[in-house]
Amino acid sequence: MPPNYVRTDQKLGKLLRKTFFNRSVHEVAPDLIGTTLLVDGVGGIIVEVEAYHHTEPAAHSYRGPTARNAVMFGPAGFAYVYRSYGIHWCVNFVCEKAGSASAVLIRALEPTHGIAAMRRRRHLHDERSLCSGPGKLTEALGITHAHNGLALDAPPIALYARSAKPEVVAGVRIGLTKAVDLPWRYGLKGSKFLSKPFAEEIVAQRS
DNA sequence: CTCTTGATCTTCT
DNA sequence: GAAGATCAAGAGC
Repeated sequence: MPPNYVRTDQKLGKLLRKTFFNRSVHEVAPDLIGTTLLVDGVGGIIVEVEAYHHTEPAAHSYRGPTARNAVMFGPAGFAYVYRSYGIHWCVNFVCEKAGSASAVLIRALEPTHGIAAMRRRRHLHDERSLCSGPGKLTEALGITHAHNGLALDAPPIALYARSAKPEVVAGVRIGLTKAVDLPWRYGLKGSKFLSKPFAEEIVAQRS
């Protein structure tokens, strides 16, 4: 049994299997809010995601397969990791049947496991900033190109079901210049660990 | 608090 | 040659 994989932490639910992802990306994306993602035992609760589908121009798969996006065109339940702006890594979970080329970008986590390791990797102390963005959370969890194509239900990756259905809010996706009006960003309502607040929650923001 | 900019890899024009 | 599913630091208010 690999170290850090099976844990006795009572907060963790059942491991999600690949079949969880074998349905519409628009069902999977909000259902990921509240699940727990760990890589080698380090990670936290997913609080923000975005859905991408090959039929809209903001998706990497829109113009067909390339060396970079090949994993997106494969079966559901695998990690698609790409280089962002030449510097960062971003991780997606591939959904739907092979060839659909749809995926969910993981944008923010609430840190719960291995916080000391995350602080070392991020050179930061503030918990709210450890995983509050797609490039931040990959650095905190140690995700790189080496994780591209890995299964989501086998070490070093583990994804745990949520215990209760959370309140999920939606909005437009962040940082795009194409398909900017599609409301395919989902977040945990009221979370302090988002990359940016949702419009519905502006009144809830504090100092 | 907001706005601007540099860093620097992959893909596309 | 330009743009991009980003981030952090610095300037200005």
